[in-house]
Amino acid sequence: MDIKSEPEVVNKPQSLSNDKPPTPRRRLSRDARMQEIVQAAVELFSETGFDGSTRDIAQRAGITQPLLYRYFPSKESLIEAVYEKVYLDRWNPEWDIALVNRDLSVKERFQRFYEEYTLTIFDPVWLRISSFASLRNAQIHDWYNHVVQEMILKPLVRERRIELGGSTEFLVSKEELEATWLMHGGLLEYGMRRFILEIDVTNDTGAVISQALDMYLLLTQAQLDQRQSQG
Amino acid sequence: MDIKSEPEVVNKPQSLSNDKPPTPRRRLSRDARMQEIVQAAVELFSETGFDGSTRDIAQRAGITQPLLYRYFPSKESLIEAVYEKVYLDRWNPEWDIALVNRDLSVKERFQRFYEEYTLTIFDPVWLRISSFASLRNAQIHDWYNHVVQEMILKPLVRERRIELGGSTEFLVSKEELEATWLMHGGLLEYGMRRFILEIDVTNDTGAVISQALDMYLLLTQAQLDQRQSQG
DNA sequence: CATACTATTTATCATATGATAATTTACTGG
DNA sequence: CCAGTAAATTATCATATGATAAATAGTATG
Repeated sequence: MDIKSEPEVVNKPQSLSNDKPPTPRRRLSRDARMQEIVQAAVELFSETGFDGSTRDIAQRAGITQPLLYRYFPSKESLIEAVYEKVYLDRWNPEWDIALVNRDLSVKERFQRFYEEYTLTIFDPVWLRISSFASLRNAQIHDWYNHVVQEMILKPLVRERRIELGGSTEFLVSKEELEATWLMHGGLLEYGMRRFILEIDVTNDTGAVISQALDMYLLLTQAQLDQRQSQG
Repeated sequence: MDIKSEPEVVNKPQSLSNDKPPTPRRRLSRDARMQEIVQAAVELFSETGFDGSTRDIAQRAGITQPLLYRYFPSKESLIEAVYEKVYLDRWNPEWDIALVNRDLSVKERFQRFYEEYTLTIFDPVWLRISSFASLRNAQIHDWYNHVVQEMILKPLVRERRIELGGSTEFLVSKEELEATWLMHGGLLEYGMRRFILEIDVTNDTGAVISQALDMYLLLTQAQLDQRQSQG
């Protein structure tokens, strides 16, 4: 990289005017600089995975590479910051209430929810970073799956049970969850096909959500019918 | 790595007997050595992604790193070989016939198929390598998705149409495929949760497949009913 | 305006990594 | 059994990469 940086240094004195230097050393507050670095890291890592180099991150952030180490003691700690930036604050607290608002049918409630939720996660940066994180055995991804299960899928199971006139038992079994995971996972895969693999799929997200929900609702209805006919 | 290999060399003369030397320079045929290297690369890459080093691959293969370059001109060409090893030969030609054998119901046919098929792909090595490959924009993954669509999903759409007494039209629309992709993607995500994230999910693969298929079959039935009631 | 503080850069290290050239050693055919 | 061929190793390069120490330069305060 000496070969790469040297010509630039040689070039600098040759510049005719000094009123427009390439980067006049912007001096930012600790917090602002930190956020710029994390943002640059998010973008690089989402493209290359977490093997993206600190030098590339620094370049994107418009700073030199050693400065990065004044804000993060190691690359791994920067990765932690990236995890937080990407995973946190993706949940709208209003959803908690909306999902159990029985003025609407389960279909309508979860249709609206998933249409908003997919606006958040059907994003190349999120999809790629979370894929890389899961392949790295990042525990944050386990935590995230837990959140999905507790905040979305278990409520779905419970609300559907109530809608079908079944038990109001709070506990949700692993078996009951499986069907919701199939639906949720199918949607995630749709997002991957569309935004990562860039396959030519339907771009009517609402229609896909509707189908996914219908599949789940029909299955639970059919399972109930079967149980009742068998006594 | 000099530090790592040197003690071994020093150790060799000290060994009391020469009938079990650490690695007496096995001399293999071009083909056999090539396969050992690819196998080692598959294993390493499935753990670390394609950034795994050629030195680590060589170590796993029990050879020195430069030897690798007598078989593959570059790391990228080794990666290509890994793609082939992992993606190819996963398809049992008998499946082509089994999927359109109308002696069995669509449910039974595809239940049997997916139970065999998941034996092939629900494998940490395959799941991880294919995830890494898709994040690398490897065109082989696009090709693989195409194969899935042509060999599994389009037949499923056609066979289901026939079973429901609908048209025997050969062409399958993007919209019709969406539902099968939701089901297939849900199953893939189940495999990921179980074998990559190592989440405590049902290990009754057959039951999960059955649920996924039921969801699809119920949806297509419901969609047909809806069309007929609307005229 | 001088001074202190700290954000930022320059210079540098140790190691890792893909790749190549030269040397050595195992097997095989005559 | 010996020589030639090719498999395998040793030595080495150039560059990339995470990380640190010292020097430099904005900015705010007295």
